[in-house]
Order: sequence, then C-alpha cells, then structure tokens
Amino acid sequence: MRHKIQQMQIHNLLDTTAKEGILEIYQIEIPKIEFQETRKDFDGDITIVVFPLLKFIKGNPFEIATKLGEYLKENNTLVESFNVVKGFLNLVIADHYFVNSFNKIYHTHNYGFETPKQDEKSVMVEYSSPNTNKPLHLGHIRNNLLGYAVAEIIAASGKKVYKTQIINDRGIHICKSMLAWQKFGNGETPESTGLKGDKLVGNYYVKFDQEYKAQITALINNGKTEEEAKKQAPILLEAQKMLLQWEAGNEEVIALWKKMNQWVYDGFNQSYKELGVNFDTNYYESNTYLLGKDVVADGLSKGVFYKKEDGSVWIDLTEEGLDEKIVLRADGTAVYMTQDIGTAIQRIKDFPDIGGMVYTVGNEQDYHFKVLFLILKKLGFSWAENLYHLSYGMVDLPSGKMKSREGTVVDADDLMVEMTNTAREISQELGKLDGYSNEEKEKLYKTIGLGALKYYILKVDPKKRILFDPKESIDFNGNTGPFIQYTYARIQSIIRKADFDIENTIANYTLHPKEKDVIKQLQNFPFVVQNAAKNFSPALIANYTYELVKDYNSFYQTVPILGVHDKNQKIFRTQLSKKVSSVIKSAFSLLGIEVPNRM
RNA sequence: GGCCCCGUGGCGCAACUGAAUAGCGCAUCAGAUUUCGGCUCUGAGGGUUGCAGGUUUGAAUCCUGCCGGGGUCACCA
Repeated sequence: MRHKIQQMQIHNLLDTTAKEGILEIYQIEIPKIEFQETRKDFDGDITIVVFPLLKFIKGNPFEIATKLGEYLKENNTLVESFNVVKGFLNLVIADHYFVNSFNKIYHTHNYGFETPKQDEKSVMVEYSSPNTNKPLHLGHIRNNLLGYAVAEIIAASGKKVYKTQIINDRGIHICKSMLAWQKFGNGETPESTGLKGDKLVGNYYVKFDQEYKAQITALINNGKTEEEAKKQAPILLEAQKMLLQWEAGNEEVIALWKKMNQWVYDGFNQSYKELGVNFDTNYYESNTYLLGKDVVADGLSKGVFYKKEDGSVWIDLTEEGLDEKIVLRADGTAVYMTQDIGTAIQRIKDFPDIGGMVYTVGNEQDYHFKVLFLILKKLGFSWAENLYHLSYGMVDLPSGKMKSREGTVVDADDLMVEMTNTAREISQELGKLDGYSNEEKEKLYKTIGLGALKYYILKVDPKKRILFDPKESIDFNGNTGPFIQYTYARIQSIIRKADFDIENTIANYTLHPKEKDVIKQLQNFPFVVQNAAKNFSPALIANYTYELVKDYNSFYQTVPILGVHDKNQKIFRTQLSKKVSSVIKSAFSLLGIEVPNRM
C-alpha cells in the first residue's frame, strides 16, 4: 500500500482540473478525488485511484481512468504523460514543477516547522514523573524520550508547548529512605560519598527493605504469622510514624525531607541533562495531593459524584462500560484520582492558554486515564475533550520483566555510559577524526551512542513492548540512528569540499530520476511533521528520516555530485544534498538526537 | 472471569483515512564501485499478515468468535 497524499501541493494543483474533467466527461460532480504516491515499480509521480469514483460513475475503471488521463494531459500543463493500470491512473509530472518546488524548499528556513500560531491553544506535555526514592531506569528512558519528542513535534506543528513533570515527592516510600538514612547513614552525603544524590537515596531505600525483611524473618521465628510480621515490623511502624509527622509538619522531619529530596533532584537533573531533555515547569505531589477535594465537593453537589453511607465519594461509570470508581476516601483523604483531577485543573489555572494536555505514562495506567478523562468531561471542562494519554508498552529485558525488586533494572545513567562506550569502540576503528581534540571526540561518542539508543526506542510504535538487550540490540547498521548520522556527516564532508558558489538558483534543469525521488521525499516533510503531531507519534518522524536517507544514499551512489562536469548539475546536486542534511538535522532535533559533522 | 493493548518471512520492525504484486533492516547468497567518506549501493531467496467466519468492487487494516502473549480490575501511586 502506498501513502495517500493529504495536502501535497501537486494534489492541490490537480484536484480542480480532475473534478472539472469528470464534470465535463460525465456531467457528474465528484466531492473528492483520491490521490496517492505512485508506487516505485510503476511509471509516474502521482496516482489517482479511480475505484471510489465508481460509486458515482457507472463504467469500467480502466476506461474512466483513460478518459480522465487524456483530459488532464490536455488541460493541465503539469501533466506530461499518463498510464493506466487497472483502476489506477498514474501521472507523470513535469520536471519544472519539481525544480521550482525544490527551489522554494531550499530557501525556506526551518523548512517543515510552523511557528506558533496566535489562535492555536497551547498544549501541556507531562512526562518522566519519577519517584524520589529510586534512580531513573530504562522505563523512564522510554518515557522521557517519548514525552520530549512528542512535545518537540507538537511545537514544530505550530502550537506552544509546556513541558512538565509531576514529582512524586511524598508518601511512605520517601519516609522509608529517610528513616534508613537516619538509622544507618552516619551523615553520608552525595559530596562525602561521591555518589549522585538519587543513587545515594536509592541505596537507603534498598537498605530499608533489607532491614524490613530481616525483621520480618525474626518475628516469624518468634512465632508470628507472616501477615502479622509484615504489619508489626518495628522499622515499618517507625516509617508510618514519620509519615504522620511529615503530614503534621514536624520541623525536623520536613528539614530532612527537603534535604534528601534536593539530593535526588540534583541527581535527576544531571541525568536529564545527559539525556537531553528538559522541563518548563515542575509539579510536586506534596503541593497537589490535597487539590481536587474541593472539586469533588463541587461535583457532589452537581450530582456527578455520589456519597456512600460510610462517607466515601464515588462516580458511577457503568453506563460508559466502566466500573464505579472511588474519588475520595471515607475519612476524607485524597486518592490518586482526586489528586489527578485537582492537578489537571490547577494546570489550567496556572496556564490559561492551555487547550489540551498529554500524559506520558505507561500502559498499565490505561484504565486510570480513561476514568480520569471521563470524570473531567463529566465535570464539564471544555479542555477535557483534548486530553491524551500517551501510553507506551513496557521495556522488557531478555531475562524477564523489569522490576526493581528483582534486581534486573537497567539504570539510566549506566546505560547511557555503556552506549557511549560502544560508540567509542566503533568510532576509534572507523572514524575520520583527525584534528579533533579529546573533548570533541568524547562529545561525538556521546552523540552517536545516545543517538543509537534514542532512535532505537523512538522508531517503534509506543504501544508495543520493547525487548531490550543492552548488549546486543543496538545496531549501527540498517535502520539505526548512527546510519542516519553517518549520512549527515558525509553530506557535510561534500559541502566542505565544494569549492564553488553553491547558492545560485538553477531554474531550468532536467531531473535525474534519483533526484526526483529525493525531492519528492523532501516535499513530504512538512506533512509528516503535522501527521506526527496529530498522532503523537515520534515513530513517524523516525521512519520518514530513514526513508529520506535511503533515497538520498541511492542518489549518492548512482550519480556523481562534485565530480560532474556540468556546472548547473554540480550546483543543483550540492544544494539537494545540503537540504537533505538540513532536513535530517531538523527531523532528528524533533527526536532529541544530535547530528555530527564528522564521525 | 470482565475490560484494554499486542500478534506481520528465522529475528527486529513498517504500512497515515480499506486500494495495485504486504514494504524495510539484520542475517544468508550473488554482484557493483578508476572519482564526492565501503558504516554505501544493486539484486536473489525467504509470507496463507495467529486461526475461522463476515462486510466490501477491494481487508494486515472494519465487524464477530476463537487461540497465544501482556496489562488491568486497591479506600496504592
């Protein structure tokens, strides 16, 4: 199946003529003509699919296509010739159209990107959303890459975007780390140990768990049941006490909480910087966990929610095919849902220009977000129509599921280092890095290593699970980030060697088929960006870039560029190369991937 | 069990709103290259798109049922 063409320029230029043709030949008005790119194994540039017209015109498809082809050839100068295969009318478009189109593209800065429009509402994209008791792992990497890329893509499509994360900085899990540090930490700090703050705090979370388990075992040996032991372990009781103290605003506990959280944030920020992601604003659960209660009260009076005898508040979604869902506990305290309702509303208050939100959260929360969005709609918020759960599948390891308890977690920082090391090994064998300082080389290895990782994860449909083998799954050949980076670097090399003025505009030019292929691919870029934004899909950008690179490499292999005698050809081909490289760079920037000038 | 997601050559993936002979990479085999970076290019073999029905001029795509994998059905987050 070929790509349908939604708004391509040729389509617009032919649409009217085609409709007029049908009107003249058959006296029938057709609402829509369907265009698609011509398959490469047929002759032509654009194809009209005749089958849908059969609903309006009785007749045989071949005949209709032929008549329409004749009409188009006579009445539209763009159409040079045509051929008909079954119900497909393949049109050959004149070179001058593609040459003019390329010249426009060549001189368009930020080609494919829209500047934010005044009348478009902004979008808030939430991603990452870590817990402060554990370092970032492979799952967070997928989350971060997806969220960041989607935010960039939406921005490029012409909407203002706010990137945010909600940091889960409160609750019993935080108290566990704090308690363990108090008991066993001997005043250790990130400075004194040289550890990243998130790693240090994570270690104490693990320490708590070890101690907790030891105490359970001891209690069981003293005759308690397992259930009793789990509830009565002294260290757990202490942690619970600490949570109460935190909620009561105990100064000492709050001070410790602030100190340790700051360590974690410093550590996270370092990881984010390495990964190349950022946020415009942060939300903290400690500030938002009480929000939403007022909304629940309000919704109760409106009849959206109802109260059970014990005082808990629920919403009945059975009519929508879902269950009943609690939104406030009997004791009046908030649940996860309460908080998410409150946070969503708070965000709109904070940024009134927002018209929609994207939540980048794993697919185990599909149900939660379905319910959340439904509740917000029932509460009558207009923006609730524009909420999207960017749901993604789990990242599995060959050894099994990624669960921190099982000790099979791939740490985000370690993985990035590993990728950089792999890139270093390969580049030292093959690179053309004469004259690069060590610092420049290290930066390059990072660019390549992270490029491989990011591309590998982003090219896959977010819904699908990824099986990730850190040792073997990153390839540097085929459909990979480094392959595309290599093409970019090679083009830069050509531009460096071009010892003539490449900025002359070439107007009259006969295209080589490979040149035409590349131009057609370049023409698609703006529509791919729009489509990727509409579908929240970085994979569309990744796969487009690969297609472009393949077409370019085929061109590169088939015709000489700098070595060609004709001056116009030399200039045109260099310009074509240059624009391809700039589109690669733009597309990769949407994925958060950098491109090197050499590698 | 109810609901949700996934299932495409040996492996990893693509196919936007149903459209031509289901594309691509890895791996395998056979070739190309006096020259711009051989991490390139050209070609071959390899498929009943999990199974069975249905709708349609036309189905990987839509509908129904089943099979397999995962998730979820907490007054956890």
